[in-house]
Amino acid sequence: MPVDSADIVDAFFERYRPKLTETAILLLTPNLKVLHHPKKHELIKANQTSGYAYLLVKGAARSYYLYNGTEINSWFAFENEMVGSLRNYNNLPSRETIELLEDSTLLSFNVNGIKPLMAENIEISNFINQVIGEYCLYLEDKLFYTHLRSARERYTALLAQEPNVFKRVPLTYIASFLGISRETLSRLRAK
Amino acid sequence: MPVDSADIVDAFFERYRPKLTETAILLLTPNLKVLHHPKKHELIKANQTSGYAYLLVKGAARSYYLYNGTEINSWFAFENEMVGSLRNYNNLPSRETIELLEDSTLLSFNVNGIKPLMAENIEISNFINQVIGEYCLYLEDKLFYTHLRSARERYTALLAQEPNVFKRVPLTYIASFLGISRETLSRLRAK
DNA sequence: ATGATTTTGTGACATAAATCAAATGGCCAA
DNA sequence: TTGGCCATTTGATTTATGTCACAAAATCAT
Repeated sequence: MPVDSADIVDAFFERYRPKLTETAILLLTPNLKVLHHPKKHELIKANQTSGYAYLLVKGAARSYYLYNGTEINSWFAFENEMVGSLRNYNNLPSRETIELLEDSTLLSFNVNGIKPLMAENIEISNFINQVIGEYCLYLEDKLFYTHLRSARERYTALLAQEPNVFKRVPLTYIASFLGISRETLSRLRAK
Repeated sequence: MPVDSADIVDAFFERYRPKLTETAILLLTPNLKVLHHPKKHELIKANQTSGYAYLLVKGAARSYYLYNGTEINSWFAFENEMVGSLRNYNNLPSRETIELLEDSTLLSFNVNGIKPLMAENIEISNFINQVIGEYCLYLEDKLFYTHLRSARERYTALLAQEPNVFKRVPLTYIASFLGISRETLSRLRAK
């Protein structure tokens, strides 16, 4: 294990304001665990209710669901991103499967252990709500930049804003994420 | 004023758990105001940062933005729905204009007054986070039921899930909400 | 390495939906 | 009531993107 578990926790929490104090860290720690999983491992499965969320420390993941027998990818995530199912968090079954695209290091959050802490520790509450709030803004952006835009516009926007995706994710997955066929993506790339 | 301000507040807060206690209500009250505005009034304007969110007590509203000179409608809201700009809440300018579709009665929330209360009163914090959390689930649903679906599928889904929209919103607005042209919507309706 | 499987690219064709162009219908104001 | 302005419908045509079929390239397992 090249990276110390505590370092991983610290690095992530730095991003969140107000910074979590020792008290909050102490409460959270028993609910955190550093994990390693190989490519293709499924963190969360469609139609199930998982009690965990994850921070991607190293690696990549995708979220997909089946529609008319084909996989539709809804997002991709990389280092320092939180992955999980918002529906799971709200005690609903996930619609999507979250699968690792590379061998990955993860920090797992035991949601069932952490949720009760929100009532007694305002920092933890703020932390979780900030994660959800950021996700909410991301969803708004995604709708805004997708709605009524052509295949080419969506493609060039993704290329500009998230070039990593094209380096680390198979084109087949990117196509359904963009809402286009594999062939169309291939032609757009050919320019 | 046919409806008492306190009744309006109570009725809305009932929806949220844990129910707000007297303490929370007392803190919130100075930041609430019942308003009446005519059709076409703009609650929030594009590219500005408003300090208010609203509960639609009676009436209807739409949110739209300009794209290539034409209005794109992003949502419609009716009785008992919260309207506002998530971007405003995060101190970013709104991308959208929120306009009343009918003469309406509103309960306004002074966000700048309420936000500081979140630190001192956990109920208020939970209340706001629940509103955001529900909006987040709504956005996920909207993406899920829109992505890679045909014009007809999106149309029939809206008709099934929100028939009110077709009774109270002009078809021109509904078309851009569905991501299709007015002509196509007309043809879909003609069956 | 070698062949096998999967991923990506290319061409021909089909089709959903946009666009352009009127025509019709509703609604509001004077 | 009348005219005028939107909103909606209908028709003809165009266009972007999907589908099907296969070829080429890359990746994987043995």
